[in-house]
Amino acid sequence: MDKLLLKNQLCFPLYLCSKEIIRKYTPLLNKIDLTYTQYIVMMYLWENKECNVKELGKTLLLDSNTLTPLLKKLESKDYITRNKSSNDSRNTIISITEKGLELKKSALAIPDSMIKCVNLSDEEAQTLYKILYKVLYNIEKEEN
Amino acid sequence: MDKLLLKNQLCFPLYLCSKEIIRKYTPLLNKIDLTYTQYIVMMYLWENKECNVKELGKTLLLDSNTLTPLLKKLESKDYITRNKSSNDSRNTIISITEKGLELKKSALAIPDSMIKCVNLSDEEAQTLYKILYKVLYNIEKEEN
DNA sequence: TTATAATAAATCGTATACGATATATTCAAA
DNA sequence: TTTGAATATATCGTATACGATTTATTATAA
Repeated sequence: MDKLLLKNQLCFPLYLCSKEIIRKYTPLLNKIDLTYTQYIVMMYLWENKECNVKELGKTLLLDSNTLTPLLKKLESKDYITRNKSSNDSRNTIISITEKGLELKKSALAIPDSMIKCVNLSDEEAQTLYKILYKVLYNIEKEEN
Repeated sequence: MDKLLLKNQLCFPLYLCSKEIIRKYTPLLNKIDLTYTQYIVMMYLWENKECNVKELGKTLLLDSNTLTPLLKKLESKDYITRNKSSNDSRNTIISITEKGLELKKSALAIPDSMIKCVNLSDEEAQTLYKILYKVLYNIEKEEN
């Protein structure tokens, strides 16, 4: 068996799925002037209200090289503020604004839209969810 | 239940998994001077030897805006050639070179490395594979 | 046959994504 | 206390990724 055939790869459909689902999000997110990555940042902030770049990056598995420009963009849209911490001025405190909180109302219909689009049974969705987090756990726990 | 919590998203772990697995590929692919996307292009060509940009893009779900610069890079590494078709000069024919074919030998160990890293049982891997392709089918079949 | 539509790549602009490095600040040890 | 290590962001360079447009070529219909 040729292990280098595309059809024998597990990462390839993962890569395609991620890309294509995000593509499906795009028209929905365009309506509220967000990209997919901006959307997951906003989801984090709808839940946490305030954080620094490090904390955010730990959840999204992104570093400041990606987050800083993205956060500046969200700041320019008045969805967040960025301020140096007075306790430790190495930290940049990201806070959600009133406008950012309001935005959640416009996003409420998005999850159902996407669930419908992915069109898996509850059981399949559950199984997928579990396996994906297992993979993440397995990958991240590895020493380098 | 708040559907806009990150932990209630299915796309989020998909996005993370794709990203993190590709991150794990990076050191392995660095050794053979390929990026992940270049790697899947080479996999396609190890199997098909020759194609045009459209055919390649149909499999990888990428358009010429992404593929053209990437293929020029692979051409500069002498892994492929790019030539206008004599039948229909709208088509750019991508052909794998001898050096590109040789590269496969250096890539043979990569799949096992990655399987070990992902560390799923055969059954889980099978299940994941099936559900991912089901999602892809469901997403792509939708009218717009 | 000629104007128009369709097709295939390429180009352009914007937004991630990430390794590597730089900068600023705080911590910690001698 | 001062100097070097550690930490948190930011910056830089390169590589996707993709919507929109442009260019070149081929197909098609009047």
